[in-house]
Amino acid sequence: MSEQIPAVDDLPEQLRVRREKRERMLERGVEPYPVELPRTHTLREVRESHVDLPPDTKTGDLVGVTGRVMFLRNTGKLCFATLREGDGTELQAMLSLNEVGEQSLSDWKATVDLGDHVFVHGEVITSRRGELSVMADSWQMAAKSVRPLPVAHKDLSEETRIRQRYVDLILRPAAMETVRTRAGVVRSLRESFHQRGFLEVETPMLQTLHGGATARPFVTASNALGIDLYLRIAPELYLKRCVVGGIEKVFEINRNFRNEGIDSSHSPEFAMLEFYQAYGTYDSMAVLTRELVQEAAESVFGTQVVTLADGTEYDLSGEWTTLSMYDSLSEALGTEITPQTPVELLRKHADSRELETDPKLGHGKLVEALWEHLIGDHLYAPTFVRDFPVETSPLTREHRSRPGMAEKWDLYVRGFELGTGYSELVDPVVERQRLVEQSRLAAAGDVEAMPVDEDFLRSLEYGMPPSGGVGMGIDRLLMALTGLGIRETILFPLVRPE
RNA sequence: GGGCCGUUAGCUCAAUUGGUAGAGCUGCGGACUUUUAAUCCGUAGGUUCUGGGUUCGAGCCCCAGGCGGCCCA
Repeated sequence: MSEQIPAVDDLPEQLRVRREKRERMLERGVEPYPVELPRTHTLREVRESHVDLPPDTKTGDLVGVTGRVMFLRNTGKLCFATLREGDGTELQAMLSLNEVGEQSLSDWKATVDLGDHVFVHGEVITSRRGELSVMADSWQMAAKSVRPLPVAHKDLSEETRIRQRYVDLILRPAAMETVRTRAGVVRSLRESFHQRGFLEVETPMLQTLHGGATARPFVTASNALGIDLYLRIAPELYLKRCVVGGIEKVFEINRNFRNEGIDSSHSPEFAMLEFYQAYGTYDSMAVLTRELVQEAAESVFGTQVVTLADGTEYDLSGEWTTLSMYDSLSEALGTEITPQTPVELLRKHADSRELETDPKLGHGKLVEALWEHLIGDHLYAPTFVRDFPVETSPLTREHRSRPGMAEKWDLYVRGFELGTGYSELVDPVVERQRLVEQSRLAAAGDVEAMPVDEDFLRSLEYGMPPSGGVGMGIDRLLMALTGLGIRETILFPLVRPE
């Protein structure tokens, strides 16, 4: 009947055998991939409606259930299979010679492999050992698997888990749990915003200028317009246009793209939350940020003391610590550091602490490097680090009382940067000066510096109310709440092609 | 970008000093009507990541490359 394609002969035995089983089903007129099955209950529904039955019970309840075969225990005249459905619920199916007859039982043994989706119709019973089961009166293939599942008793290699996440999800309940946790966190964020009267918007991912952050963009091109386009590195400049337009409480949860290194805490595409509030300041935004994180933890785990992947507990409750960057750096160095401290002196401090620095670094980047080395890397409890050098914060308002500092904070959680908040710079004249300075850096070869966005400046010229703004990485929020690496929190992280 | 480690059966991993490439699970054949990673008997399965080199002989040594991981910048 059906000709096998020649390549089948070259397949490893286990793949070949399963393909042949599929072929044999077709030859017998049995559909290996039926379009519809008479399912009456999910496995979960069967479990929930039959709790605490004693062993060897017959309920008289007839059900049709489906599931992926996770374990098979075939004896001569009685077969057991553990079925699992997507939410992780398992239910045992039993096939007895007495109930299904010789042909059906031998078909089962000859065609069903681990990993197949099957449909089983029969009575809900418990086995002699008390296992809740469906005693089949008939069964049917729901979808034949022609590729063997990796063994369930050994961990998959990390690479295979990431490259073939679908297999990871099938085999490892924790992988599925991470997906659920992430969905719960994002949902909680949206609910927190909606409760506070924020509007969710979607701003361009394809931009004619990249701005809103210092990062190297991905470049693409529009055939229709005949121009280069950038995948956005941040939504910031568009969200500020929203505030100018009168959307006074606005947020966006969407993807950013940065053409930079890939490691355990950086992914080239990552989900970002940004939110802006007219008449907010970096103080009020810090409170809101803390509440968002705490509400997410509460919503997903029912507690603000979360349990991380390594089993340790992490306390997100209550008020969080606040540090001043310059003050804490001064304390760590034992001498006062201010925005006026000369670059040469900062470099001396770096040298004396065995911190290698690029000789091209200016005051702002040196202060940040020193601070990260001496303090940031050791922060564990949730901490707002405030008042950054103004020169490295081109979109931030200068501090109202401490010249040379910006009203900006970084939120550190478990030693990494979770988010950043600002009292936004809304003076169009100062903003123009800052962007011109940035574009000068860009022209001088700084691939991370921003170009001048004239339309953005024009919007500011119409008048943007005093505002607070925050950016927070969703992937990093997941890392903070779960203790997982970034490649576990992203379902399909970018990997080099096989 | 640099250094180190890894890459072997469908999966997870062994392989002594350079001397016939193995195990468990999985698969296949058989037994078994209450199993729970079922058990028992039998059996199959390999481009040792790729290409070159040294050697009588290479999974192992050398060179180049791919992919992955860790550390450093």
